[in-house]
Amino acid sequence: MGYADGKAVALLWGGRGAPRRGPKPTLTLADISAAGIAVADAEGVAAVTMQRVAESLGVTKMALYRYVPGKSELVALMTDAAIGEPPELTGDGWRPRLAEWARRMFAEFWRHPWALETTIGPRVMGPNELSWLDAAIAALDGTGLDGADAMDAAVTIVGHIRMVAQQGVASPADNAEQAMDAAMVELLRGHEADFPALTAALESASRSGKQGRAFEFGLDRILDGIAHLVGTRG
Amino acid sequence: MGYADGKAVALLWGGRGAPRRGPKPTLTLADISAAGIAVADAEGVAAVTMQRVAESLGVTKMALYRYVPGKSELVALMTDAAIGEPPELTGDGWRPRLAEWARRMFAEFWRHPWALETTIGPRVMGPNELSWLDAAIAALDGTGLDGADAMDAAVTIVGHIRMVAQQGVASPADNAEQAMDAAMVELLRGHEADFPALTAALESASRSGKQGRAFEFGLDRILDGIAHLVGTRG
DNA sequence: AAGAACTGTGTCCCTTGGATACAGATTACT
DNA sequence: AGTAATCTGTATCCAAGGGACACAGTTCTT
Repeated sequence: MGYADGKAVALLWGGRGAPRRGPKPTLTLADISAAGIAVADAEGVAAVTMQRVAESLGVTKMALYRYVPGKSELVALMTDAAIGEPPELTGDGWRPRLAEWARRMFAEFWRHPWALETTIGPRVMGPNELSWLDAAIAALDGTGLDGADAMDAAVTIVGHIRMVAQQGVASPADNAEQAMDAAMVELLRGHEADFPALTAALESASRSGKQGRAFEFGLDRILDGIAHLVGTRG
Repeated sequence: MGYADGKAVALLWGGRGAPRRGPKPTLTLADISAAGIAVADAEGVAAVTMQRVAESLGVTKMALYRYVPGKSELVALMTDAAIGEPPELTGDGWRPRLAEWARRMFAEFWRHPWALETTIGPRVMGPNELSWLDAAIAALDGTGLDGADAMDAAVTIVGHIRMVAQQGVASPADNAEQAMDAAMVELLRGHEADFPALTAALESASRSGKQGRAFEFGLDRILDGIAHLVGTRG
């Protein structure tokens, strides 16, 4: 693996190129990818096996290997397809645009939580993933930040998006943070003395049903920090 | 799985409780965990199999099941042990303390990159992981931030730490960011028109060998943002 | 002394990713 | 048109990994 896996790059960036002889393929990469995404959305990425995906397409396991060199490439394909293309940003000014970008990206990870697992570690990035990054950098045009600053700012925001998306996974979508707090309180029972600050924080943090608080909180902090930098650079 | 897996909780939080009869166990949970960590550090978490860990301990695979109910619990154990206990923070004031905390935590993830994979998704948190969280919250004592604010601030910082740690994995440790940039430039070759902002940013971002720039950049932004909030709350 | 409880092990089974070989379909070339 | 090249889907086989289960040996309790 690593940043440059030839087969993965070819598949993600070049497709397969229609064959010139032989029978018509019954499937397309898009079909296979969509089938894999459906399985992953429903049962997690661990449930995505060649067998399972093949069944849901009505072919045998080995048929998939005519389209995809191996499972890791299939997962890479699924991941880029699931992330999708970045949206047009409509806000006025860098801050609303970047905020919108962040909320959209968060929504994607929320919809496909398994993508958090498949985008960790060194990997080949697909066109969609790079397009999202490009869109974030573009939103910072005209702020006076240089290329490295813009890249690092985008990376910081993505980190926050991913972190918050993780927390909510596998909780009823409307009270993820409360569920997490409750689980912590449960764990702390009997060990309160060992975690005094955390215990106190959890007691005072009776989050009043405000969904997405953690996300907006961190996003505001980061954007405030970027605004501060933009002010000094300007 | 989920936040409350009884067996995992018992193992992580209660240990095994010495048996009162029968032969002395040859191993301890700490031995097993350490062996697993050694394998994961050297060859990644994918190389951690029951077989492999057992071999490095000089026992058979099935012997491990006397200590650990299954592989997932072993990985949870390894993870909490690898993270270790949080350090004493020596800085003066919340900001230097939180910055030190962040750098220490980053160092742990850097040392055990596989822990990024094993701490994703819903899981049972171990005592060490909660201790780190407790330490971050404690660093924010006296800032006027309430419990929920402090928790969310900590979460935001952890997100950044994890994101940057991810990028550098599997690159020669002294130029991780440059390696990533180079890989992107390679991917963009021939598609520059589709990613104009990103292309421009990469061109201008001749990061002058400054290791860890991305980490310190984002950390500064987030801390600036928190400082801004502390100012308004105070 | 004797039974209870615990440890380490050998054997077996199921699932998964993947290699290989093969039969039928389709197209290009003569 | 006829044939050869090429492509598709499939059946069969293998190795690795997680885990269940039964068994023999060991040590503590009564």
